[in-house]
Amino acid sequence: MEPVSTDHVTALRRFNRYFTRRIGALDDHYLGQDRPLGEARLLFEIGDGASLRELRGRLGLDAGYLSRMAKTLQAQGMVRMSVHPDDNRLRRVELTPDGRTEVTEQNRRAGALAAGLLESLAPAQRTELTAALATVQRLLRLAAISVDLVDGAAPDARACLDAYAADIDARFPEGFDTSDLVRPEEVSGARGAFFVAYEEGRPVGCGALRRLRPGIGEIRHVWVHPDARRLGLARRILTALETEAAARGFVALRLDTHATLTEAQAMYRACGYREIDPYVDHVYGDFWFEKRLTP
Amino acid sequence: MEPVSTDHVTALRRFNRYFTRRIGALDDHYLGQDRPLGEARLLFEIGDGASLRELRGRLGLDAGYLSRMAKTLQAQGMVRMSVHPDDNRLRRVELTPDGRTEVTEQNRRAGALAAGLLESLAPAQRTELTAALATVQRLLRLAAISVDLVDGAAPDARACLDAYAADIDARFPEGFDTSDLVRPEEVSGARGAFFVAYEEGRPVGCGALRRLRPGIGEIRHVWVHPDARRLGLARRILTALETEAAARGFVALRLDTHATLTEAQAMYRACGYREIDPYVDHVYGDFWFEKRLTP
DNA sequence: ATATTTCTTTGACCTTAGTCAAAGGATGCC
DNA sequence: GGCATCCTTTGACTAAGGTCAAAGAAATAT
Repeated sequence: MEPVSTDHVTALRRFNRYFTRRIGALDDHYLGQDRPLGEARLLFEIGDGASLRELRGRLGLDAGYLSRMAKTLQAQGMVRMSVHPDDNRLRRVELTPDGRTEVTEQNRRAGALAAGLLESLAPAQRTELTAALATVQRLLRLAAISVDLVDGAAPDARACLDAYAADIDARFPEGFDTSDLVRPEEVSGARGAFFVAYEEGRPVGCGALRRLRPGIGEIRHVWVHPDARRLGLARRILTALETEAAARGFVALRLDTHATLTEAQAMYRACGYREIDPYVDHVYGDFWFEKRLTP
Repeated sequence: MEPVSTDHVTALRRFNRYFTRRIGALDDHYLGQDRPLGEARLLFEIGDGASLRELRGRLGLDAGYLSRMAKTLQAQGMVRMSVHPDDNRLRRVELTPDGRTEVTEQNRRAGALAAGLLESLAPAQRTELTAALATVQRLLRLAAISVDLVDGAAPDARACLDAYAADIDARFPEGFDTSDLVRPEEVSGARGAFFVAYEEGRPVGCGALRRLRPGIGEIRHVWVHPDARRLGLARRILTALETEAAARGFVALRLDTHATLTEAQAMYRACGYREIDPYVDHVYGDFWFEKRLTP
């Protein structure tokens, strides 16, 4: 990991300072008209109805505090509360028409504030701003994702593999048979490795490393959740796998990809993988790659 | 003014939402260790000493509230308070060595948080992020600046002209004589126009329009404060002047620039001005431009 | 010199935001 | 069926953040 230059740190801090001071008001504060911030946020978060439990998780509030706020909003006629149909312990909260009106109004104000801000920019500058915002957001998201080594049998690992299987089953014309997935023991402990990428606690990607033969590792099942694509996460997973492989003494890594996964092929090429002859008979392999590792 | 597309508004709001939730903590929250946010901010804002009055303005706090917070910090040995040398009504607040230590520590933590965030990005991505942050900040600053028509004799107008004169006096090899400045009455009311650009209430640029002869206006003294350069503000001032000129029925605008102001020449060319022969004898004029206005 | 304004301090008061623990009903697990 | 767990409600409490008005001292305007 390269040390972070102070210039970058300063730039980020300066931006943060400026942004929170100038724009931080945009969504939150005083858009909730005569309403305390907490209540305004709660109202907004309810959306098309939610259970108190969900809201507690999403907003990170104390149960008692939330219960009281919900009661206040109910007394004001903004929300309706009912017992959750599936579980009588849970309370379901929904917006009343009045509540919906207020949320809409809140949104309208936030939108008007944003529009007012953009108004004095020329059209080309607005486009430039939007593009730069997207870049910042993409990179901040990527920075917030951690790629962790987990046991191949861990629930998160299996959940990622299931999602991976479902994903490519839909993309491969011939479908995908889950028996082709790595077995947990192949990618655990001394035999292999499994990485899961987490964004705010949720698994959003994975990648597996297993031993193909002495000195040669194989990369399998590099997958990124649809919500986390186009961030550059696959590359990070790949880097984690390569670092792990090098640490384990592998001198080369191989992998195969399916003909339909053209982006994947491009990424592997860009990351230094070169096409080779098939190294094993594999149902879904159309392209075969290898990269020599420099320790 | 073109209407603002909802895409741009949505992008800005989404970014704002994400940013405040993920990064908003960076400078403020829980960096003030065991200290309430308000106190931490106050401590930070004191810097190399300030009067309570300044702090009140900068932080937007109630006088009573601020007074009490300052007293608390004083009791904790973080600040020292004294009567302001120039005005016995004012209180001057300074950091004690302990206070300075805490601010430094606060800074260190914020820096560490920012560095931790950047750490998982590849060096090229850090550079990309920094560039995108600069773009966002530049455009947001530009968007926050208003360009207002003011009287040519207004104090802000004169202040800008003084700054302009001092600025180019330092840049022109032959210096600059203030008698060359427009007189207030030339750029006021029906005879001409004067625009001042304001950023957060402070004048940061100006531009003047006067009548050269029937149907022909002259642009003079387009100036941008050093702190507000490279934002694209000069163009905005120019646009404001052109719009005003068109509204006043001018069919063409002329101006001259000094040989040393190469950026200005480039800007005028890019904005549709074409070089012409000198239209009047003018000491500091090396290049002469004209633009036909389309009403 | 007098009146007005400015700046700070103090007392009284309020809302918001949040914590903690006890209790009661509902569910899941064995 | 019994026990542990989960979810919500309620009461009691606290700190933070802030408002308002009165009052006194100092400066400025007239």
